[in-house]
This record gives sequence, structure tokens and C-alpha cells, in this order.
Amino acid sequence: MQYQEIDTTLHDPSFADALIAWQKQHGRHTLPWQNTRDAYRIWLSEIMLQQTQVAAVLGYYARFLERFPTVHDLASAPVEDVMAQWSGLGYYTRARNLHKCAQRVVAEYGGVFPSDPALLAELPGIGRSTAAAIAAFSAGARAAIMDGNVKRVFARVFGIDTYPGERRTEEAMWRRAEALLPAEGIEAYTQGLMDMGATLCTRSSPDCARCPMQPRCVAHATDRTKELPVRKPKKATPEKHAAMLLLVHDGQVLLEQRPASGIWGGLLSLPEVAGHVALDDDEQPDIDEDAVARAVQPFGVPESRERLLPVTHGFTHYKLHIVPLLVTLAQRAPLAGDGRYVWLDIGEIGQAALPAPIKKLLLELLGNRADAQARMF
DNA sequence: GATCCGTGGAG
DNA sequence: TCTCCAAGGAT
Repeated sequence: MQYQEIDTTLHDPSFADALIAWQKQHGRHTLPWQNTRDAYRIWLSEIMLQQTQVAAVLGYYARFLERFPTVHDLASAPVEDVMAQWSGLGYYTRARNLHKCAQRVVAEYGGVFPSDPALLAELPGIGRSTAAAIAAFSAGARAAIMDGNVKRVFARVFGIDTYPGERRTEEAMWRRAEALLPAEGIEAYTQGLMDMGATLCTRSSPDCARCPMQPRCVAHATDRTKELPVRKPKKATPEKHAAMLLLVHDGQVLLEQRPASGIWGGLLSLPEVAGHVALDDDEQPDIDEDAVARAVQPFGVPESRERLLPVTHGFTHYKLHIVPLLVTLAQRAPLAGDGRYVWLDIGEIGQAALPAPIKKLLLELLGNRADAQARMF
């Protein structure tokens, strides 16, 4: 049902003509992943850009290519190195799938990415839209993308007033996207959709005066650019609390590798104190001192303990309140054998595969004063 | 089909 | 400070 017949009643060659002409004159042409047909570089950019804006990707993209210049370099690298390079960019399953995908491209395609979108979409981390973008930019394949930009542009230009996250609406948009594909010039067309969404048809205050679609835009004609696309129906986000151990000894901090799946999958983080964090009458976390003592005990003999101010981190679907418990050890015990725990030099925090809020917490607390801390602990 | 998965910027 | 959401995919 995914790839269905093109609905010819939705054909309108003038849409692509106008978009391509605009892109060539006013679109973006100097992004680091443009002006190449190197599928590796294009693929890497498309994965990094999933749910992530260009400005956030630029630095990561450059560092990543420097560390992994080819798909072979990436495939043969330890996954830990890949995670470390990705640290801070978010959605860490992307990094694991990136690594897996590189290995499959090497093993199954001799290091050459296929140009067929259907084959690309079978690889880990590559869905229908990303496959189309890679195939279009690297091989000129005539395939439709469907990202946030396209949904916003379509919702406004065609006056679609149902929520794009709804299945029926999204299917209708895919049908439209297929029908509107140009006979030629797929690269400028695809880039044009992205450029329009990112630079003109933005979420707030779109620049309709410069928009090539303005004469045909339903939202503009009916003064509904602020209402379209319709918002996601919002629901209350739950709040969670976690007490985390900041165990310090001899210039090092104890970190624990998180499970591969779930939040911050596969990253290093601070060990959590097991058990529910209750809230007292003032909504403040009520830490169970016995639980803390039990959590610390396996790692050594505590010297001092200090409860730090809570740090709040908002995710898409919940809010996490972290209560850091700074504990210095007088004496360190040997680590248990499963390799999950690691003592990291405080000076190496910046390079470690840590979630952004944890890295920030550690750098603010320890990193900035690494020398002083190293002497203290 | 609904939910999960990060982070940073805009307003 | 708070809400929204961005070059989506996997489960």
C-alpha cells in the first residue's frame, strides 16, 4: 500500500517548474553536502538531518567526515567511536543504525550505495523519505521525499487542514508528492522543497512576498498561513525524577554505559540510584539515604557527600528532573566484571559519548575546574 | 497505529 | 520560562 499508483488528477507540472526555477535562483547551493554525487556524504547528511536542523548538523558533519572519510572507515570503526562522534546530536539509534548501515553497504554492495530507493529503504536507519533524498541527490532517481518541510508547504499551498501526523492525511500527501514529481530536474526540485520550507515557508512568519507558490497558495489566499499546518493535538507530558551518582575519586568520575535501547541508548551516563524518587510536600525530591549508601557501597568507601541542585531536561515526551549526588571516595573498590562501569578522567569528559545534559552538568561541575578538582579529589 | 527516541533555537 | 518542533525511523 505504500508505493501506490500515481494519481494523475493531482498532476500539475507548473508546480515543479516554478519550484525548480526558484531553487536555481534563490535556493541553497553551498551546503557542505551539496555539489557532490558521493552517496556516502549525502547519506551521512540525510541521517544527521533527520529531525535536526542544518545549523545543528554543520559541525558534526565536518568532524564526522574528518574522522570517517569513507564508508569503509566508518564500517571498520568501533561503534564506541561512532557514538562518541555523535554525542550531543540526539536520537542515538541513528548512530547505531549508521554504523550498521555502513557495514552492510560494505558487505553487500562492496562499499557502493545502491541507487534504487527501494533498496536503500531496506538499510537500517533509511526510511522511504530518506531513501528518496539519497537516491535523488546521488543518482538523479525520480523519487518523492516527505519531511516536515514538504508537509508544511503542502498543507499551506493546497489548504490541507487535517493534522499531517494523521495516517490518511500523510497518505494523501505522499500521493500528491508522487504526482508532482518533475520529468527532469529532480535534484533542484527536491532541494527546492527543502529550501522553501527552511527559508521561506517557515513555521512562523513565512515570507510569502518572496514565495514562488504565492499565486497558487490556498493558505495565503485565505489568510490561514498561521493556522496551517494544523498543530499536533497536545497532551500533558509526564515528569520523571532520577537521582544520579556523581562519584569522584582521584581526578576521575564513575560512568555507566546505558542499555542499547531506551533513552540515551548505548551512551555513558551517571549511575542512577535504584528505586523511585519520591516527592515531599514541597514537590522536592525525597532521596532515600539508605538507597544512596547501597548504591555507593560497591564502588568504595565514601569520604564526603553533597546533594547538588536538581537539573531539569525536557524531552519530546517527558520532563526529567535529575538530582546529582556528589560523592567523593576515600578509597576505591575494584569494578565489577561486566564492563558496564568505567572511571573516566575528568579531562576526557568533553570527548566522551555522553548525553548532552549529562556532559553539560559534568563540564560545569568538574571540567571547568579540572585541575583544581584533580588536586582536590 | 501509537509511542518512543534528543537537542537546540525561535518566539 | 515555556511551548513548539525541525531534512524521520523503528518498534
